[in-house]
Amino acid sequence: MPKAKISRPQIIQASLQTLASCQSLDQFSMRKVATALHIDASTIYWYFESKQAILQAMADEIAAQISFPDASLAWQTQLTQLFSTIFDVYTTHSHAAELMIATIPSSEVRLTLMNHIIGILVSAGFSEEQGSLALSTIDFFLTGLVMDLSKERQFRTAINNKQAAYLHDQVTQIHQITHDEHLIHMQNSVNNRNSQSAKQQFEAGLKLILKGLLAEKNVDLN
Amino acid sequence: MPKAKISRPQIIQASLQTLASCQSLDQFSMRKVATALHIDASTIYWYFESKQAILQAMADEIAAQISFPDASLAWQTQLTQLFSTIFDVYTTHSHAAELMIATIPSSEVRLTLMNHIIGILVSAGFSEEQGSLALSTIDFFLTGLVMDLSKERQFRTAINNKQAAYLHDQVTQIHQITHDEHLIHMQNSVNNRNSQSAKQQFEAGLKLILKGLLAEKNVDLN
DNA sequence: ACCTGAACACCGTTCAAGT
DNA sequence: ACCTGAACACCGTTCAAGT
Repeated sequence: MPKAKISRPQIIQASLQTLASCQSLDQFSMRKVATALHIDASTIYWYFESKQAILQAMADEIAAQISFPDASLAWQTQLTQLFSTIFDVYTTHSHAAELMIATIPSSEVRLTLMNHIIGILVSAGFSEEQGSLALSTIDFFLTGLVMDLSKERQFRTAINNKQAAYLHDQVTQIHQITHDEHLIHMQNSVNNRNSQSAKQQFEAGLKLILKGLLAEKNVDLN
Repeated sequence: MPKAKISRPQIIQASLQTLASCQSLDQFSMRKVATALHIDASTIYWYFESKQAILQAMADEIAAQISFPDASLAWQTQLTQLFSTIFDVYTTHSHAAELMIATIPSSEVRLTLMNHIIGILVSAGFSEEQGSLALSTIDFFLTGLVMDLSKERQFRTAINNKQAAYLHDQVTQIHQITHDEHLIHMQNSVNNRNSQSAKQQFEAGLKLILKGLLAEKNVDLN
């Protein structure tokens, strides 16, 4: 074989597929991507300076799929719609949340997205401070929730895998302890978690934060 | 040398010290802990079944340092005090937030802590659902914020380390792009970030969520 | 009961050498 | 300009063997 005609976008694409077939972000490796592309691992280093650079590119690729809502809508509606899209994008690509956390929002796509979200709030009359605070609050809440989801998925497939078996044990321990120690609120929390879909949970949390914002706004008007 | 007289607590202690001297959680390794204890890496496996088990134990050790506030105080005061303590504990141990995220809250310490927080809210008249939602919202917000902090610390020490140098470049890129693309809200966000201490930022975010809770409560009373 | 050494199956990254 | 092979310095984990 003479040349493998590799390109940056091709590597990113293969990386996303490879990640999807991994059980967690730290199982993702350069060597696996290289194998998928039928090239040597060292070849990747001609296109990307490091593994971190690939992670950044993957995160950007995912972030690029997030579309902005109609700017003429009410700010609450805009935020609800936008974060609903982000939730869907994050849950479509497995480990997307881990990727976002492992990575710095230094690209135009991600910075523009963040800028847009703060912009919605500033246009609605909030201060820049309130806007960026609300953004990070919602974003971290969403990221944390989606990460927990993917951890749950991980131990549900705890059949042959040893690491997953350990996680599975930890979860049964949660039930054990909450029961033995009569941690009734935790028991309710687990039950509540199972009765509600993840998206419903996210929407409820988002609503809570939006209510807090609204309360701040009303105070300002006085 | 005959015996090295090792114990579980000793390993946990050495692990926390080793982690503190690492620039990130994934630089933390069994072999480094073993070297610190002057034992072979394989010895650790007599006391802990896996690296994950050590991470869990480390997280529990840190979580155990969190003390509960006086239960007779108002719920807002209790939450503010408690999360202030958590913030301090998280920032005292470097990479504590990463540890909490990489780990499952399956121990008695952590479950009791979570149960207590929901309990504060339920005692204040909130539903179990609202309580557990508020807990995860605040917790994820706090964790995300502290993690960003430690990433910043990481690239500030970007002298000889190559990985840190890359992160440093990413940050200058943030300034570059926000300037070139006229992302004014992001510019303000960065400035705001620098003018406020991390703890002030957290307190502002917590206040926002508490306001949202209060608004929900008032609606319920109608 | 406790600890080691060697080994296995992996990593990210570099770099001289090839085409 | 693009790609490889071998090497370096690491990983987590296992397990026969030692005391």
